[in-house]
Amino acid sequence: MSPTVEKLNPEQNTAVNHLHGPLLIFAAAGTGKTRVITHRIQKLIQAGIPPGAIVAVTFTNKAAREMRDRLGKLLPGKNGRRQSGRGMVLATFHSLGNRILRDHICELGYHLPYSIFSADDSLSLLAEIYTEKKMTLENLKEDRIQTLISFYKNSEEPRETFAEKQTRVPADFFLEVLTAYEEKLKYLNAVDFDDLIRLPVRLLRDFPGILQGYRKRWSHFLVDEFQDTNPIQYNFIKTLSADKKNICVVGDDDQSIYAWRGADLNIILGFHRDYPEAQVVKLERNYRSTARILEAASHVIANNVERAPKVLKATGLAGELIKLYAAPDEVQEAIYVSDTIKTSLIRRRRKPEDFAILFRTNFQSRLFEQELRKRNIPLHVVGGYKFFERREIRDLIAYLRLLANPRDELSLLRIINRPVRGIGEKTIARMQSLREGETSRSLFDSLALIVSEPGLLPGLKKEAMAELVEFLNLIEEERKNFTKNKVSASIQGLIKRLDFRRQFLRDGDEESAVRARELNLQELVNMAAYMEQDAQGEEVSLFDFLGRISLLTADDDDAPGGRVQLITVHQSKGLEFPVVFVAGLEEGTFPSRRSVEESEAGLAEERRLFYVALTRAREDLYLSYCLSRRRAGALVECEVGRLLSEVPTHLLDVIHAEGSEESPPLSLADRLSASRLD
DNA sequence: GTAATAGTAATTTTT
DNA sequence: TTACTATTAC
Repeated sequence: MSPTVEKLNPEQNTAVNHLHGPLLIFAAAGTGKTRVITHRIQKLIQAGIPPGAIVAVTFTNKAAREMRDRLGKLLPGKNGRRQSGRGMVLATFHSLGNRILRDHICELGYHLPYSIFSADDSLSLLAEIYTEKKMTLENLKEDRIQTLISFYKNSEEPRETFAEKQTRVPADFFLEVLTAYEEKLKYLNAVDFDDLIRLPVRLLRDFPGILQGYRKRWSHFLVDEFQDTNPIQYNFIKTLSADKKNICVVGDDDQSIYAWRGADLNIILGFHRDYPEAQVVKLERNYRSTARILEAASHVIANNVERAPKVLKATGLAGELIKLYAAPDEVQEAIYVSDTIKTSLIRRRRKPEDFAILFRTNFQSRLFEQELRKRNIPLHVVGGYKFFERREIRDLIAYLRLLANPRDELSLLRIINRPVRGIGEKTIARMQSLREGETSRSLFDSLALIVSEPGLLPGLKKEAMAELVEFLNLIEEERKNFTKNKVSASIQGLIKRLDFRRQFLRDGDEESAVRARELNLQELVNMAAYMEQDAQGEEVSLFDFLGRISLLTADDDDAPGGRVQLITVHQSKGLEFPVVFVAGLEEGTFPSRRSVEESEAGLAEERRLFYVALTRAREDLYLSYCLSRRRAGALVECEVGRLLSEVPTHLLDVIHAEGSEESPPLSLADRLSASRLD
């Protein structure tokens, strides 16, 4: 990240050499955080701490992978491989939780291949609950309830207290849905993302033996991006480390941008209350950005009240002025950005990977994508097309999940008629009727029962019956297949057997689309093969594979080089680029309308988000906003975003819109100074 | 049971 | 503008 730094600076040194006891590192943007973390781990290992006793937690798989790579370089193993770091736990909170559940979930009444439900799955579950309970709720859509439930699960509050405290829905309504939701999950032998942390915390709390086991195994803990920790995650790591208190947390309160996911700034700001003896180190020397960029960022973030005092010290050159462009509309904005990149590629010998276009919301990426394409500039939309959300992938995974966990009814229903095999709504309803009163019987068991006792459902037509028999055979044969053979080979076989191609053509896909979908399916086989390769001889079960991929995010594969990155500000955290464009800086977009209307805290978080965006840039920074924008079809006038107007004008170089002489220059300056006065 | 069509609602951020 | 849903016709 900072190749210019050869030696550790004094603060970095202090942090690296503090090996035992609580340690809080405030690491401002671009101050060599990862370097400090990896060096510290190296020191721990050199001091004789077994790698297997070290647990490092990050927020994303990407961050975990980067750390692994950096450690690999720092700790060259004996036989060429990352030998000396071997055995170290390097995980996200969720995968760490999953690891614990894998070993002990039975204590909580689940059984072993359990399913991990994605946000989407949870949503379907809630939709089911709504229909079953005939809940009509004018403005209480499922996704609002989902957010609320997730928030509850990430808090430490008892359900009743939480229900009373929140004001979105009537307390009893919330509790009814929550109860039904939890019962359903349990019944399906499934956990959701939040459970991956909640359930381990419960295990550690209620089963002292289990806690002892982990305390024996793990002695040193490290949490990266600590400012984004939520109460339950904090509890998780605090409990694990409570005996020895070798807990090192690294974060930057100014970069806390996940409050909506339960992250609580007070955790990092109040760390000293829980650990009065903690050593605090502040890393403030920035090795990334030019002095002008840092001045802009510091000036903006200074408007926030609730923050630990700190200064960003520049170590580099003053740099260029920050360019500001007021676009007539969002199309012009995309054109301006793309043209600028094109020119810079030619005249300044930049490479595509030197550029990143940052925006607040995902849907903004489209136009940039379009305009870059027109100019033949290679691009990568980070997390854009979501691999695991593609229909064919979800279908295939549903098969895998059902094979692993027969109680996973959601998956069963998804694929029982996919590819189309003549098992329609009526047949399914009949199957379900068999279960009335029988709470313990799963839908899959009902299916097996129907097949073994043909007289059970008199209404069932012969054809439907035959289809059910065939479907059951398919599942049972495949299940055997998966126990006998490698996961990758079994998936390959399953794909072949299901004849997805026919289904795609039936759906009306073009030949090219069919090919693409087939390639996607193949990609899943590859993932399994990689995982098997990685395990080096150790067996990879279907359950392991599913666990791994459910915790993977869209862009977890290596970000392809040689392309302009299109990325949301949230996803850009931790990254840096020579040239950064921050687009859509009008009121309502960035800052987002919702956050601003919500509360003062909402605006403060948007400001931190803007701070994150600004500090991604190394050399050149371009800001832009639109004077009008198409929203839901209609053209709407826009105001300058209040965050943009917090950037000191003396750092700005205002770019004039081509062709329109009258609007931008003067009026823009007016707007800027006017909006700063309010 | 499936496919086509008309009508509708909608844009925060993600492990 | 698009993407998804519900209804209808086959």
